[in-house]
Amino acid sequence: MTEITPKKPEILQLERYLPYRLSTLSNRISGLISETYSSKFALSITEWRIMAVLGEYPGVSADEVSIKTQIEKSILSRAISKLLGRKLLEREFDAEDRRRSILTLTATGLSVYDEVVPVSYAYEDALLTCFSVAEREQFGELIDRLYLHAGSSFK
Amino acid sequence: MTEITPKKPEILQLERYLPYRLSTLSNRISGLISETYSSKFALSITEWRIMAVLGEYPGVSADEVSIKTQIEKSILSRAISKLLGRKLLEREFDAEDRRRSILTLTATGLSVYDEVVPVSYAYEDALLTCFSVAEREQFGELIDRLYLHAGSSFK
DNA sequence: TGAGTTTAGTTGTTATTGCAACTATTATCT
DNA sequence: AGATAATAGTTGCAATAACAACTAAACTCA
Repeated sequence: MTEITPKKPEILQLERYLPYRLSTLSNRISGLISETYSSKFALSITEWRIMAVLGEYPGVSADEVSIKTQIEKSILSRAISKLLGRKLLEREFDAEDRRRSILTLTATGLSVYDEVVPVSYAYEDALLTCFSVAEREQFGELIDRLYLHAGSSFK
Repeated sequence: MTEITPKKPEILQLERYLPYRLSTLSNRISGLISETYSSKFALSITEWRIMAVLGEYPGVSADEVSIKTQIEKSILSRAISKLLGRKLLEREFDAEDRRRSILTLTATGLSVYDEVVPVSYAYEDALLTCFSVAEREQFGELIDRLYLHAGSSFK
């Protein structure tokens, strides 16, 4: 056996490949809920995420929303003006730093928010019925760890 | 205590919300590897997925690729013609059913494939170093179960 | 056989994305 | 203070995606 063994080219099994599985899972899950957001509340996922951040952190700037949601700033800018136009959001600019916007939900925005939140949680609960309590916790932990790992050691 | 207690509106914590966390995780993971595909091999994720399917199942039709990859058929059609143009793919049509395409990687396509596969696996391995062997298995299981659950009971 | 249906794939149109360039404002440094 | 850099947000544009309409081929079933 003195011959050189040529490296046998590998085959990739897409359906077993983790990044692919995560992507299709996420698409399926986002796709289902986004239909509800869109048909019941006329909101895109992006728009809802912005409102969600403002529900939790009223008064933050567009930039802070961008950091919290990972939404690219040009997309964010256009989404915000749409929401302003629909009077779901209000905007002032900081007197101390006039570049900085201060975003809040309007009364209308807040009432939409209060309707969407229970729907979102109900959806999450329905999803998680396929896990035990311990599995839910484990899954969440693994997601967080992988997220941090992918963020830190790779870029 | 005979008063009616009005339901206190809930707040949604986006950063703890499972669909959101899955989406940002998936975006981060796909984003990193897609840079490599694009800079090293001039392939988009979509294009690579098509090639991956053809590496595993040579001779399938566009429709079967669409089913396996979840890529919408118009996107697939345009991606395939691009790959045909680059001579990474070859196409015949089934003599029995002339609607049906028969797709295969060309020699060039196969050599690109053989280069990409190890890179993909290396990336997956690097991601998974943050898990123990048992955790990897568990994570995969949970993903699959959630994927099936989200598919079956919701649409 | 032949009208109606289904299937595979393509093309047109519109909306959304992502990047880069741009404006306005504030911060830094000599 | 004044030049330079950095930051927040907007806008332009090219690439991509999503959805529907369309063509061509094959099936169905009376």
